[in-house]
Amino acid sequence: MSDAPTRLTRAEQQARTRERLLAAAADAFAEHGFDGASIDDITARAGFSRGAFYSNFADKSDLLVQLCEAHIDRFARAELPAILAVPEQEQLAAVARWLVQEEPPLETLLVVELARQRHRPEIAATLDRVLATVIDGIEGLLTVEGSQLAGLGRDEVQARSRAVLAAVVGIDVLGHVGIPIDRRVIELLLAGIADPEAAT
Amino acid sequence: MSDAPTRLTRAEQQARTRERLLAAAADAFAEHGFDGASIDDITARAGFSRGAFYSNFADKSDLLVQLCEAHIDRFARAELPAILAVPEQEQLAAVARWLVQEEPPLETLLVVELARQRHRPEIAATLDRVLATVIDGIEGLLTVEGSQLAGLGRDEVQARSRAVLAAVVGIDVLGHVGIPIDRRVIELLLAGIADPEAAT
Amino acid sequence: MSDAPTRLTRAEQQARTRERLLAAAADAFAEHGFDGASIDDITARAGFSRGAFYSNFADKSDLLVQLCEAHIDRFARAELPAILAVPEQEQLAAVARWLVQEEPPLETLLVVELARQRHRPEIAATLDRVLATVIDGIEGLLTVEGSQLAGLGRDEVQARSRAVLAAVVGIDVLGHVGIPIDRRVIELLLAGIADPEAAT
Amino acid sequence: MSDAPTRLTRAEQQARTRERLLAAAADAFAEHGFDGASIDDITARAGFSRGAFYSNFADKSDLLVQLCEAHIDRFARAELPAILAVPEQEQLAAVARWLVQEEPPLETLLVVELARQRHRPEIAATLDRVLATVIDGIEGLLTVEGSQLAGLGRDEVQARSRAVLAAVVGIDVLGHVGIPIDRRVIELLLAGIADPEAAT
DNA sequence: GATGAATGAGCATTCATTCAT
DNA sequence: AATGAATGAATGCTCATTCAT
Repeated sequence: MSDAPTRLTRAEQQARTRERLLAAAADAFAEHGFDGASIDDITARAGFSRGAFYSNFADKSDLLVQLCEAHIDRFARAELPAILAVPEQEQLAAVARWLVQEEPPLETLLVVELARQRHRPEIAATLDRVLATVIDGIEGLLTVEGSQLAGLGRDEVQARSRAVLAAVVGIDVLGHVGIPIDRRVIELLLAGIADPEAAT
Repeated sequence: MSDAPTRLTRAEQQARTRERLLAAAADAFAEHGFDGASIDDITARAGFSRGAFYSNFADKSDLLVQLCEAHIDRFARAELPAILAVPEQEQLAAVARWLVQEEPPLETLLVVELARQRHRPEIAATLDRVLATVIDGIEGLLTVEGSQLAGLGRDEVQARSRAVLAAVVGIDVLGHVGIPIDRRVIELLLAGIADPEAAT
Repeated sequence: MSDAPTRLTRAEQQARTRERLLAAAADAFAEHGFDGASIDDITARAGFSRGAFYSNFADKSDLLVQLCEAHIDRFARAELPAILAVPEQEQLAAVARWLVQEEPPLETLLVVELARQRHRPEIAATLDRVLATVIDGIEGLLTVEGSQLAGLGRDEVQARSRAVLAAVVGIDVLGHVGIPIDRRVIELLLAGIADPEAAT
Repeated sequence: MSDAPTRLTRAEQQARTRERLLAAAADAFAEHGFDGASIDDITARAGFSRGAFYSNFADKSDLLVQLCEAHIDRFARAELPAILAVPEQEQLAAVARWLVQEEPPLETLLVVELARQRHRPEIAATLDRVLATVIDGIEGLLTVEGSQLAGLGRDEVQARSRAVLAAVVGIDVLGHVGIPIDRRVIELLLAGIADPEAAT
């Protein structure tokens, strides 16, 4: 009867279902861990039935993989370019802002889960890809043309990128544990990293 | 009744059982997480039966609590005093050494598990105690008489202790994820914290 | 609307879909049993989707019924008349040939499934009809005019028809279990049945 | 308080549990097939909980294996020797009696299930053992010293043992399907097998 | 008529916990 | 104190079935 276009095509519907399930899973995993979160919990949060889950994911571990892929994609496609677009001198300030934003930049607890499920081959591959992407991103960020760290040697860059990652992870975990991290803490953590001549 | 000298008294036997179970649990939790580790796994690692476990702990959650208490006690009673005994000027170097020692100073993954089980009241209390002990310890360490940071204000001390904790946690997690952290990374992270005049 | 001659009419198309699904189901049931075979397995073998199945059959149990009806119809309409058309003296030889033909004369495993689903009324009716058709067919075969068994009493005929059926079933099951049955075995089983004066 | 011996030791208790579960499983498998029978159904019939099952069997397929092993052991240890103990001339009469006894001599439906689960390696081994044991038993029975078939060649003995097995299986299946098999049917089936000079 | 996403009951299995020994 | 058989709730997953497209 109606010639108005259907609001959502079937494929769009399913994509929406998938997105909601991924979002619910991110919450549930952060709250209870991978083993602690049940599929029922996840689907209930998303407002779907158990079966909807298995229409969209092969199994629970596939969900974890896809969730991490989605996170890392967002990081590589959206967040990293946004920081890199900032004028060179303010790069570290941009990193600092990024570290304390509401939506956490890196779901550390998710990465911990990934690490725990590393014994499954399909997970190990994703973990490696996630870590490589993040570290590459940070290295690129530190050595962007015009940066005060642009002239550093390979080892120094690597050490600094790992230091940044350690800071990000530490801050994220403390946030989950209920210890608030303000701008000052971040300044202190980044001070040495930002200084091209940090003493040995 | 017995006239042969028992090698270990009953109490010593039980203490040994308890220690072995705690050690096995630390391994199992780090490997699989709290939910992922089964009591059978833990008791098998320790070489005991299910029953031995329930003779020593009320339930699984009690095990987690006792494990954290044991860790934090060791930290407060042994490790912290050892660092504090070092001459003031080398305090931060001692912290650095402490951060990279073989046996990790703080079982970060254990703390993550504690945080996840926070909804249980007995766990929440332990988590608070663990965090308070660690932060107090670090604050004491930073402001020990003669330290270059001794004159800082309350807020600065708090920010720096949280920065140290974030560094410790970040380093520990990266270690678990397979990213090696060497001395240089630690220097970079501590540089700002150690500088009494770190810029704002 | 269409001016191109459709290769197959709608009805023919559907009949073909139905045939393929029935054939796929026969394979799947023989391989995994009624409960063990999934509709997805059946439709995948037939090259269709779940929906095609439900367009042709009310439910899984309806499929089993229709499959057995199709088998028994083929038996009653094609195979039995073919044997009965053979000259009387060679009837039992024809039965013997029939028993070892490539396409099994009676899907014993299907009958076993029917028996297991007997508690459902529609299944019980089909089972009774299948068994009655087969036994009637065998009795007619044994007592066909001119047969050496034509003069036997009711009880003797019934006993012999059941003996034939037992032989057919036994042979079929052993074939499924991997024990090959050759002509000699069939001769031995039929020898007593074929002898009008088999001792008591 | 009591110095009377405990009725059942722990090991005896568990053996009883195991026996009851095996008996319940035999019923449930015969009624619903391997896939159709649920563990809950089996344990409920036996009067135990789900967990008791998993204390005694590794999983459902282990249950099937152990059930078949138990059946074949009973056949090889008790039933076959009993028939062989009978005077030679009455051997086939004893077989006939054995075939129609209340407790079926061979759980044919169980064997059908075994055959269906053959793709699992542990099952395939059991199936082979079951079939080999039964066929060996029947061959020994047919060629026992003094038997009228004692002088037959290898091929004839093999053909006759398979014929007996086919008869046993056919009779058993018909019994499950509701077709009663009386002594006369068995006589007819065995007549050719028992005749050393059955025509070719 | 055919498709396949979604539903939800059912099932095998795991595992924390209890308790008789 | 320690054992391990038994319990039963919880969980991941399968699969018959429905229904919007």
